[in-house]
Amino acid sequence: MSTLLTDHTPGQSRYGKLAQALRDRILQGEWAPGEVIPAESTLAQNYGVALGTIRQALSLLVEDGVLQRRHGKGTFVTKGVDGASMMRFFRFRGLDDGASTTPHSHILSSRLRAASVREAQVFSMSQGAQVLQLERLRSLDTEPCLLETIVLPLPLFGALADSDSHGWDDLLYPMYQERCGVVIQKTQDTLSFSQLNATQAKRLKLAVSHPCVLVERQAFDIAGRCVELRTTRGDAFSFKYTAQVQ
Amino acid sequence: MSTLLTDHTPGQSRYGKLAQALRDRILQGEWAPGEVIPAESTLAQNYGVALGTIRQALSLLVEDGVLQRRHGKGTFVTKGVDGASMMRFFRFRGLDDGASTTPHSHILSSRLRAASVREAQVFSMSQGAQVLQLERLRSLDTEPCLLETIVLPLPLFGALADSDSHGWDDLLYPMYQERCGVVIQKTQDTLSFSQLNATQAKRLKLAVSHPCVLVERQAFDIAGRCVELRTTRGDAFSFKYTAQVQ
DNA sequence: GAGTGGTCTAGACCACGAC
DNA sequence: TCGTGGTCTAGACCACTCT
Repeated sequence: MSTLLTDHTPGQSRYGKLAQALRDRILQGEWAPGEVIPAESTLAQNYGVALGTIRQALSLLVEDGVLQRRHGKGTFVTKGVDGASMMRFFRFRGLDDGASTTPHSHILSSRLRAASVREAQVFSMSQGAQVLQLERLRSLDTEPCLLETIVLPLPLFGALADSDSHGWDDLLYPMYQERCGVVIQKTQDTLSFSQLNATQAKRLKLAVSHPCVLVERQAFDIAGRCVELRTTRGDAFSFKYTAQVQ
Repeated sequence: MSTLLTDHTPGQSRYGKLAQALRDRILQGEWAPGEVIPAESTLAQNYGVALGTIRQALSLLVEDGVLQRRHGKGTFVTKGVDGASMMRFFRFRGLDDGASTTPHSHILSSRLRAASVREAQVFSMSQGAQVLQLERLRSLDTEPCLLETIVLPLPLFGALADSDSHGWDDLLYPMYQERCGVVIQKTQDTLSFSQLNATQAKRLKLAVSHPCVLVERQAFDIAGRCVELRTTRGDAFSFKYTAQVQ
């Protein structure tokens, strides 16, 4: 069951190695997202370590967002982020802090094309491999607010390429999980400032050259691979973001 | 020495109460910023608890940024943030990621006035109490890049009101500590977009109505009190910020 | 070598959640 | 009532830092 307790730290603590072993088992799909893993006492017995040691290992994975503890119930594999977090960057009329409504999603276009050099790199694909590119408009109460370009690596998201986008959900990440088995675990957003070109302005019902925020996102699955590139544009004057330092 | 081990958890764990007790002793100034606190084993003996318990208490304060552990040396009271972090929002010519230069600081004006209602609230002052308001221009290589308005509650920062701003440092936070005994421990920044008015544009050598990023900062001391309000404006096209989700 | 924080053990009991 | 994670103990030994 174990093969873990090699003589002595080859460069890591025991709980560090345990964490890696458990992470591997999760990545392998031994427990699906949302499922419980065995109790701490069980794991401690199986691996032949003290309870405190297994708890430290689990704490690492909890910090990492892979696991969640629930007192009295058990330790669960994270279900992934829902993607609604894009809204935290924007505040729209009648949408005061706290009240977060999911905007309606409308797919404008969907097409296959060859990956660019950069895309092949971040997706770890061979040069010239195919990607699926989506254009998407998100609206609140019929008012367009966000314009997105989404790029997905192809073998993985093949189910979406063959599917009719009219039946798609307003949130993509839960759909990635259902249809493609891809769990989004982390995202990294880079914010900058730009101006809308003619096409973008028309879609968002704003003037050409209107100031916009540019959110460039990389989304990663539970194994840490980048599986989505997304560019979002929205009215700069609806933008608000809060950050803490230390 | 203790008086901590009351019969039973009145609403908190033992390590939670220990953390609060230690936090109070730090706030009281028993150990200055940058100083070591007693060893874990010593604290455990003094409070009459096990080593693991005191370690949990210390971990809370470490997470909170009040303490820092250094293996083999001891546990130290945090010295506070240096304030140079404002630059992480902006990228200027010749300033690639990583290379962080502190811009030169020039105080444009300094005056006393009555606190606004909001200022009195966030500073926990009585209505009509005095504040010190600074206008400040920050430049890289003689090129103006950031324009700041800084508001400080008055009894606390009296030493700055009486001082000649020509001798001030480029970084204010270390100066707050030296001259006023105020350690900045946390900051919270809110980002949004705006446009420069005539005065602001002139100072930054940009056109009127030029798009700008607005950074509204609240800075807190080690006791968690807000002790500075700062508004910073900079060229929107020089803005770049990265954020992680989960 | 002496002192510090970091890891690990093997137990005990408590608080929460579901049945 | 039972199983879960959360707290706490009293030890042991390891790894880092300074002198």
